[in-house]
Amino acid sequence: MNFPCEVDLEEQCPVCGDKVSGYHYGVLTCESCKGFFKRTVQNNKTYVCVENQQCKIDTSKRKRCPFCRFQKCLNVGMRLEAVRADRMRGGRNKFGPMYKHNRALKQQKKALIQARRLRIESNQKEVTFTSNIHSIAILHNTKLNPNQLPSLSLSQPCNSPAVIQHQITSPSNWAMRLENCSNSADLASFAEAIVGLHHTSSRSISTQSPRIPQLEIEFRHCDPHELQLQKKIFSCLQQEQACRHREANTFSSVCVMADQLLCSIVEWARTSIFFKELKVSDQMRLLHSCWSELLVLEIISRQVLYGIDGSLLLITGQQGELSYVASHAGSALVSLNQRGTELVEKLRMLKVDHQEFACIRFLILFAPDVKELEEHHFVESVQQQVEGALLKYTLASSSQSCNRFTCLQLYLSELRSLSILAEDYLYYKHLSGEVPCNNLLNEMLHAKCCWT
DNA sequence: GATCAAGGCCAG
DNA sequence: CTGGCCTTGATC
Repeated sequence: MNFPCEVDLEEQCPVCGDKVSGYHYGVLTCESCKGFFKRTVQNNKTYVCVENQQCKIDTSKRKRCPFCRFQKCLNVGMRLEAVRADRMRGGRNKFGPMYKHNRALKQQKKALIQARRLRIESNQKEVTFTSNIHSIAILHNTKLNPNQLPSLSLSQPCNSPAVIQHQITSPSNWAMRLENCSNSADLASFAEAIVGLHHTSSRSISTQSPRIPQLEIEFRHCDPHELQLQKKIFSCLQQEQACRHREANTFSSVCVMADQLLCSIVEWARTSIFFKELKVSDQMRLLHSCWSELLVLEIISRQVLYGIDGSLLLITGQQGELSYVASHAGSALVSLNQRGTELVEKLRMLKVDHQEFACIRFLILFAPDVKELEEHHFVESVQQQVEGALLKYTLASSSQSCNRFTCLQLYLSELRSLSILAEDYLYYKHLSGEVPCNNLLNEMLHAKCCWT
């Protein structure tokens, strides 16, 4: 499904498609859906769908099924907690900064699309963008180029991992560091800095130290980024469960978690060293190509570093029985589960550490074989540098070093094929309408049919 | 003072 | 019950 360039998607209410009147309860919606949502929450209304709870909601049909309309309101992200219990009028709520941030993103996106259009008009070569303008718009709902909008960098707290990462080293001395990495300590610090956003806590865990999973879990619990993500996921899960009064849907909960994980991955990427130097178009191409690999890596690395045999450690810190997953899943999921478990075991045997996972993350992100990269050479050189650093690191830190690097490469290709399986599975679910709308996961899957 | 996202009002 | 318009008030 492609959208013509002329259509301004942002002006359409995500619930019914009517004209947007502003941010209401966390989402840009029309006046009528705002009112509907408010009345429903304030008056504690419960609706019943006379159909199969999948009614289409648009301007002409939105009055027909309030159940599905409210359902859609929740699905697109309208917040129950934004409706005030005390009915106090005026003022701002806690979402104020988020609205501001989103508005900045929106403006940036518009500017980007406009710039793209101009370039397309002047250069007919860029056919990809004319046909995929929707995908670009989608990605920019959650991803941004910090270089283009100075105000955005201000919205990051000064103690945010991204800022800390920037303080560790600047791009100018980075290349030099890579060249001069001559001992394991240097390499460790290199990899540690690469770890950046995702694992600030890893700085406190030495690679040489004995593995004490429980303690490491505790470390992660103390990680502000991890805590923030967990809190956000819990709130999304609660919201998701609130709209499913009767039965808990495990798959939608998994989607919520995957989506939030994906958001954090995109956030990590866009503030990462090297990646932030890239043109936005290349950033998008790379992310569109590797999001599922990064997602699978994130899940796998969590199991390797903190998980327990036979159970699945979720981002929320909860453990799930793998045998339960196996017995309740379809054949596609069983195979994924099986292969994932095998890969986790192999990586555990190899005792892959944080630094190595961080390098692998970069190797996945900087894939020079992605089509139509404008800065192909830069991407290639980053990949080579990271590969070189990983090789040196494995040589310096391990006695069984000869095979270690080769093993890691081998497991990386296994991870790649696993991610293709996972992506196909999710894509199938997406086509059958089971992936909740209006989240990044859904949009990535949607973009799959536009970009590939 | 301007902005804008809350709640309120009321004709349809 | 709906939805367009109005009032309110914290924040910038």
